[in-house]
Amino acid sequence: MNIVEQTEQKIKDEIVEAVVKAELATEDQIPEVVLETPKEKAHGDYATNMAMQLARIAKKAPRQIADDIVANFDQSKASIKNIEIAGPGFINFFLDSTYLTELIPTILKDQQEYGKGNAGNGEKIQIEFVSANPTGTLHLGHARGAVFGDSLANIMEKAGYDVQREYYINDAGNQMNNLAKSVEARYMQALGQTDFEMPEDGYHGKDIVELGEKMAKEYGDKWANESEEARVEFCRQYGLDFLLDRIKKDLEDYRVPFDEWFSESSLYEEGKVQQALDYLKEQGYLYEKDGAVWFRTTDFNDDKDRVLIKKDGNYTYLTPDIAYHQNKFERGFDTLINVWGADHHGYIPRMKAAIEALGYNAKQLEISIIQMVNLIQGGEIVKMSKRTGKAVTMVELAEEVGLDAVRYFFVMRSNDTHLDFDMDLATSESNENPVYYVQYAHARICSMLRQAKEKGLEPSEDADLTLIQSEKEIDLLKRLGEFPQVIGDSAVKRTPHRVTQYIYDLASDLHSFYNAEKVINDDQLELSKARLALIEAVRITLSNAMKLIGVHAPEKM
RNA sequence: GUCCCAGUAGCUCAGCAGGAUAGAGCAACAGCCUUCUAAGCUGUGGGUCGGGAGUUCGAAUCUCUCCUGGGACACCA
Repeated sequence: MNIVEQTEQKIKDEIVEAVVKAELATEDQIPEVVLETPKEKAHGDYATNMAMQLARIAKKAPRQIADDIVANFDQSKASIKNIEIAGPGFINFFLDSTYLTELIPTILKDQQEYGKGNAGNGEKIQIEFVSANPTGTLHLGHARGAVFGDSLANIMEKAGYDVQREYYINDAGNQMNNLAKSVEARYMQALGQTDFEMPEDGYHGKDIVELGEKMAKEYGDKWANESEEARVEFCRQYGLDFLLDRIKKDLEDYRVPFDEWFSESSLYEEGKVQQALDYLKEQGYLYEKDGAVWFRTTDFNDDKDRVLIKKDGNYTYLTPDIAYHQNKFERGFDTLINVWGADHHGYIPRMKAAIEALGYNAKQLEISIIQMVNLIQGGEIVKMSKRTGKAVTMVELAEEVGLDAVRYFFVMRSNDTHLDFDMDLATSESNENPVYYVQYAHARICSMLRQAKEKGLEPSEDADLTLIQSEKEIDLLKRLGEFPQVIGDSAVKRTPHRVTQYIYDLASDLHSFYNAEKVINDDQLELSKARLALIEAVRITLSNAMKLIGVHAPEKM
């Protein structure tokens, strides 16, 4: 806990103490203490609504209760300067802010570690995200999910969760047959058999055409002369290898690493799918109807039952997915987070039903839904890529606006609102662009530090930090102190955009401070040293926060 | 028809395990560079929190209902 968290804890403890001493309620009657930072500075540094919450229990008017609490409150415990009662019964605490300067040595010492917390308490979490079928190139929609999942993983790790990042490779099932046939067709076409037909549900994208041409160049007509079966089989592997490699590369370029690339076909090889089916059957959740095998998901709040084995004997896509999730739990995760596109939300009830049928709690599977992205250029929605006429790819987007902007914009907004991605804004080098705004704050600090160094000044915790006391400085310190709690909150609520918002706020405080106070001042050497330590603490915090969302913190702009 | 997400300032969005006068950016208007990067700062104006009802000391936040926009509703993945 940093000094801010400690102080808040002390105040909370004291409130409970005071309530008990005033005989307003017994300790186990007291609701959880809510200590908030009021929007209005006139309402103090902290406020609690305890008096209102106790009105019913103590059977007294809130303002009377507030009086009793304050009368029994030991002000000497925290750095409290003054306590006021206001409004319907709020108790407002005014603190002597000098204690906040203790944050500076803490941050300078912690460096990259600053912000770490234990909200997650070591809970084992798996985040599965992107997991696009290896039948093509990653597109715009995948990009938001990739950035969301990666940022969330970073934040949860920082908040004390034990996080594993996983990509599920759908390398079995019908879509792979389609891919194999599509590659085959494009290969044969590349060899001159222009009338070789694409499968009905084939992948008509330009990427598969290129893939066929590449194969023709590498192998000539070798596979044209093999049996169809052998040729299709080769095409399947060739296509999969190529497309998966490209997916991996695209994600790497987006600064999105994975711990595990989990293959669907490995579930079949290890008999996991059959085992899952056997298990469900033993539990009595399966039945036959119309020649198919059904799973009674309606026992678990789904609107209708689902087919697991089709009339033709093939599995539906739900079947290996059940085995997959069973396998995830067998690997020891407490909670699974799946990041899905909005078009899959209808799939949630049946997946949760499966989790329960497998003997786990539906709450152990969380689904984060990523809403649609609209690209906006020149005030209009960009429907298709100019280059290919197809959906805009992940790579194209990053080439167009820069990766920092892409990452920032994707975690700037809540994942469950539709996102209008304004490409003109993302590329504009002006104060309208929030990416530049926050990066500029970091570069500005670095610039000051460079100039100080030329004068022989380095940030150090040995500076006289009691000189830090102007309003803008205190605002900065308060903001720095919030950081671990922002991370904890963002992690617990699975809302990475809160961190982005924090970054913006901290940058804003820094710019405001910069314009109000001079850091390097030859006439006030001691103050300069103290402020250098302060801005170094800001730099460290900014840099740590930006790293969580995968945006670079430049030293110069 | 059923389900999910959204509806908050002119625009894009925060806030939604109930709290004080609903916030930020952009746009508009008025200022700030002999001073560490003006990619910055300061100030002003701007709101029936989609409509209605309910729960209570108190609702943008919880419940119900209706309206609007988007998406999903396969023995496809």
